[in-house]
Amino acid sequence: MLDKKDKALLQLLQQNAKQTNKQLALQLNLSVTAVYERIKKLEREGVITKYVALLDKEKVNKGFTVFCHIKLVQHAQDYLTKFEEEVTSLDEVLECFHVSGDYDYLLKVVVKDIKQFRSFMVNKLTTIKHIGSTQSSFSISEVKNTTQLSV
Amino acid sequence: MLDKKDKALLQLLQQNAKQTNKQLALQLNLSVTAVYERIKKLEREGVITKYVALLDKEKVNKGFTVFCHIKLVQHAQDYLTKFEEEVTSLDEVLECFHVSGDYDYLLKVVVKDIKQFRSFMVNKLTTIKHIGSTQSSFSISEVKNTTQLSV
DNA sequence: ATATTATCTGAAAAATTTTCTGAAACATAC
DNA sequence: GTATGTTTCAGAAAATTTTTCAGATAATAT
Repeated sequence: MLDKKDKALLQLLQQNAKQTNKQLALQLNLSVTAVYERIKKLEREGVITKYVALLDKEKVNKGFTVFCHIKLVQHAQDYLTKFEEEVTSLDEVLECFHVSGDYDYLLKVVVKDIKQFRSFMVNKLTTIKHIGSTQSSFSISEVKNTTQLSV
Repeated sequence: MLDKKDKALLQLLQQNAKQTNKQLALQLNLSVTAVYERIKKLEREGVITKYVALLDKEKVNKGFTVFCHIKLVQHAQDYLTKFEEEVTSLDEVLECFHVSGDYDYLLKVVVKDIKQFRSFMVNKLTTIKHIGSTQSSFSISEVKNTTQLSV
């Protein structure tokens, strides 16, 4: 399904999606058209889902990252869905995973500073129904943060 | 520093970096050249750090996400740096944050399945020196996962 | 008011993407 | 072994996009 060239191509596109097909062709020992067709195929099959620009957090005033562990009061189906809907609509929340363990959800929240985080907690997060308890840990430093899956 | 048009442009590029300047120009009520120059400026200033292709985790056999909370045995400077270096080199680790709270680090680990996770733990993670304890929670479902910062 | 700077538009040039044609490589069936 | 179909490839041509350029407009400061 994915051969060596596809995998190499995916690595390159995950690192820099702005490379021209010519540059890619050169690195992969293929013609421009071959690269073009492989990319189209990977897009068609849904292996590549989208192309995005990544921004510098600090430069757009989102330099403060917080991880929120959340427990719901109950685990009825509609409690979960309602919570998930509301949390998804918050654009300070970049990630939300339903997880195993002591807590039900793990959220990655990105704001400007601790002041904005407080405001986020008070005015947005804790106004969501059914939240039992939350435990937040602040990011002291970002050691690694990549979108690159090793294929 | 960033005006309304810049912010709108950044939103669009974070959603889809493959749009042509013509398409962007239309949405922003600008000329193609104006869009072109704004993008170049945002790149030059480092607001836009890179362009990447995002992949479907399942389709590349990375459908299993685990969050690992890690405590070090000590917090000497060189313990931290050594740990951070080693963790950064592991390509199953997409993210690593030094965090406040009970644990020192929070890792996002992505592998194929629980079997591969076990192998990652045994052969890679726990072979790193100075690790005190770890606590892992598995992702049951991915509720939200975006790279888009709201500017 | 004038110079300065930044940002804009529209046209032309350069480069890239996309389409098209046909060849090579490969597997399968007869 | 040969025919057949499929996939992948390369190279040329067409279509589109990016990039450069010249000059206009708007905003700011002296």
